Amino acid sequence: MARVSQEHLDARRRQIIDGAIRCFTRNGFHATSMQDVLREVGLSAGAVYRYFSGKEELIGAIVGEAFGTIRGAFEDAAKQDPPPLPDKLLAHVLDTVLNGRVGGGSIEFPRLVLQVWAETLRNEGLATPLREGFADMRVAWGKLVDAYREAGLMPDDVDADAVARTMMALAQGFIAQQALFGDAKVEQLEAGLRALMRMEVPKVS
Amino acid sequence: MARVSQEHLDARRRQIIDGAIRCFTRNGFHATSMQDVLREVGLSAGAVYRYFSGKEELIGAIVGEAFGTIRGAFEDAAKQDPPPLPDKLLAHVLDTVLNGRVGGGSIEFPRLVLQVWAETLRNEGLATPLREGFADMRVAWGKLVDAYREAGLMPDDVDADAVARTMMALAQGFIAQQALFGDAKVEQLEAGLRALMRMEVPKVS
DNA sequence: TTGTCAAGAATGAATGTTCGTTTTAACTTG
DNA sequence: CAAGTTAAAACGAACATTCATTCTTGACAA
Repeated sequence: MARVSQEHLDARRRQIIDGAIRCFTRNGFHATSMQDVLREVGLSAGAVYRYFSGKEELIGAIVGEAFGTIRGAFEDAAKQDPPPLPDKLLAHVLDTVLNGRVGGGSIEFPRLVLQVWAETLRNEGLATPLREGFADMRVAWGKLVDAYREAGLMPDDVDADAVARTMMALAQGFIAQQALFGDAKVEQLEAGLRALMRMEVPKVS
Repeated sequence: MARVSQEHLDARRRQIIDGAIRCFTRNGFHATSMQDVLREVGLSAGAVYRYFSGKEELIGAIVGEAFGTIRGAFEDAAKQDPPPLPDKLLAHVLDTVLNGRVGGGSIEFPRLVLQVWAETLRNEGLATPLREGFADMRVAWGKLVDAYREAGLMPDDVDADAVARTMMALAQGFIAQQALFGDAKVEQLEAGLRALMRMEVPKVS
């Protein structure tokens, strides 16, 4: 045997994924060639194909990691007790997402997310886990809304799922703005939502 | 002369764009080949290349139309007087976007928008007009927030731009959900935002 | 320790395919 | 019939992937 250590194999795999993430974030999945990836990671074709059976599998691994990062951030936020108000909750999620490991941690990750969303539209094998994850997160966040109701912060007749979806839309929209314009600050979203929450709503509109 | 009428030329161009939109919405810009587009529109290569100098220009035309649709919807909503409350305002924008002409009018358009966002990330020529349009819309919506303040619906010290960005993030997030999961209803976003606006916010959090 | 060696890991040129685009020749029509 | 329009074949370039080959590693015998 001349097997190399498992750490070495893991490190190589990570090296490939990290380089591929840089390429895909920069140029999208399908405008990036495998040769671009090979150049970026500094390995030969044969080496990369030892770790991934092809481009499709490489994309799948990266999309899966991105799902995990986002899902983790949402679930992490929902776990807090007592549940923070929506503005704080969203700020926490977005801070976690933007500082996560995948994609280099910063301004790069939202761009990867946009590419992942686009890819999900044309790959049913990716769409299914995304839908399931979204459904789970809606349930978790719906429970937060129930907690708001029980604390007397919201009327009893609100649609918890609608509120959960609305808060998640805010997070998704922020990620889109961050990816597209780069200058979105979490504090701005927090302040903006806080202002909406404090708005005086006339009885009849 | 065997020149064909201008209407014929316009119709051909539209036929090409409409078919290309179907392809790009289904599969993204770079996973769609020109031959896919030719098949979809039912024309030969020579015909299509008479109307568009290449794939890049075809993409540019479609992205430009999508920008126009979205921008129109936002500006249209901001023009209303007296300004509706944020929940109604967003419902109006999203109804307009989802029922607009581009992209077949319905569930297809949000998917095209996601592809457009992804493409914008790698094409500076598309990114610039997007940024300018976003900046303009922020100004217009910031004025709406000023109107809320003057009507006594919001405290004087709120950051109008932050609120404008937050509302736009909601719209963008809804479009993302609609594209990815298909089952998002405008009324749900309206109800969810309404619930957040009516939330009892403790003085100290 | 040191030297040996087979198996695993990595290479990169070559493969067949598909890409966007151009060219050529035929057809339409005012 | 001539200019405008279309169809279809053909182009080189670039694509994802393969594979014969070379290099590297680490267990083990000395």
